[in-house]
Amino acid sequence: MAEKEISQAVIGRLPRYFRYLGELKEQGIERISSQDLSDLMKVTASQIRQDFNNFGGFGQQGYGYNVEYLYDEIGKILGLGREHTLIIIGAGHLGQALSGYNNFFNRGFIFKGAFDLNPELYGKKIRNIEIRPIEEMEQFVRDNKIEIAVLAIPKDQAVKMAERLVNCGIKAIWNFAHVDLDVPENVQVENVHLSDSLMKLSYGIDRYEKSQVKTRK
Amino acid sequence: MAEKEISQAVIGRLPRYFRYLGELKEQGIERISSQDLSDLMKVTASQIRQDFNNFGGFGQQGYGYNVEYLYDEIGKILGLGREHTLIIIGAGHLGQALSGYNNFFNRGFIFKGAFDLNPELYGKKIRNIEIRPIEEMEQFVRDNKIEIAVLAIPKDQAVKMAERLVNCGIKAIWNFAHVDLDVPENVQVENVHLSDSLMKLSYGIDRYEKSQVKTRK
DNA sequence: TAGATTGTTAATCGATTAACAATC
DNA sequence: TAGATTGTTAATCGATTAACAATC
Repeated sequence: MAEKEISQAVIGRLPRYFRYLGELKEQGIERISSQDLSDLMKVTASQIRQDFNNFGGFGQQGYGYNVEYLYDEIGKILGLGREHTLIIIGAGHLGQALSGYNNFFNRGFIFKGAFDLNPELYGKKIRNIEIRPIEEMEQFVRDNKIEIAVLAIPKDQAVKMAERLVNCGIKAIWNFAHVDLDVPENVQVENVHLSDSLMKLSYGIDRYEKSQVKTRK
Repeated sequence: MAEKEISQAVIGRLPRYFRYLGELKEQGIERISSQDLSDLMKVTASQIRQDFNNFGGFGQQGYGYNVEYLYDEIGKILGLGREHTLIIIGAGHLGQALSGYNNFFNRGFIFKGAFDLNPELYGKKIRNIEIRPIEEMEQFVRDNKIEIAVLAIPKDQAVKMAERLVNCGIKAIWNFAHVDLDVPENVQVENVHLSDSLMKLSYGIDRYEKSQVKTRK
């Protein structure tokens, strides 16, 4: 059975659908048509229907989509149907900020451990989890069947750390270091390159200003 | 003169080019061909040449591209040719983590002020900048000609805060709150929806596992 | 049943890749 | 000059949008 590969474009839109559906659900709205969702989200109704139909028919002709059902289904597609264990590597401000993101940890991402290279932090706690020396990381990952490592350390250490994580069997790395990690295909990586995003912002500022200058002429 | 609009796809790739060129420059490499850069970055040489040629001819036939020149030019395109003033709204861990990102502040993003809603934080300092009450924000933005606001507050306050920022003349919002902001087109917004990124990661884990189960049969 | 709205096929649009003439 | 490599045009591929038959 040739499993149709879902494009990155589609997958990238799923979390946003999920967010809007969650809000509709909270507002007690039971059903929604692709047209109404289109108005709300500012994407075409056609795209919405195409996207959902990658995963099977979630709607009903003449009725639309049941909000709660669709929400749950997209959640399952996104892997939110079960718990994921997680450790944080790097207990600085960023690591601490991430560990505190209730959004995540209400959604089945279970914060199990924190590691740092700085001995001064050992024994301190973030979110009631003790910060451990990085030397204990491998054993911890294996003992606790950790799936995800949040990599919140400087880039010069990140490549080596990613290698260690891969070697002890991590399944996924959420990478905040500003390097591209080279990992085998059985390990998932999501990069959050914050400075890339800031550069796009400054590009936007400049481009807008230039367009204004031109218009004023 | 019909200014050709550069596609988001191209702009999205510029920061990555910029990063690789910066590294090449640090290594003292003077020139590089699109083919060599292609091997390094795992994108096609054709795409590299097309991307650069959106902005004019940066290369030379038979020679390739001068690393330092190309680096500088892409930097200018990204708006890094001048300084950008910036304030942080929300002095929690995330705000503090961002304020400490040397990467940014070496690149012309000048951290001018920090604001919070929690009175307990007033007067405390992050990165040698005093945390101020949010009521002073509008005046501060005007007085200091602030361009960018980093929005690191919970989503239920973010929409209202974005409105206030727009009203006092901010040029850009770097949004870490988990909502889509609706702002006029003269204000730039870059969203960093961290949980979207985490969901894509869990999607990847699940999809990989399912593919393995199938293969094993 | 009639109206609404999906699921899906076909048409369009845009982005990526390939090819090669221009030129350093 | 010959070789290398860009800049750019043309071909291909994939993603988005439009249209409409199926069906609730």
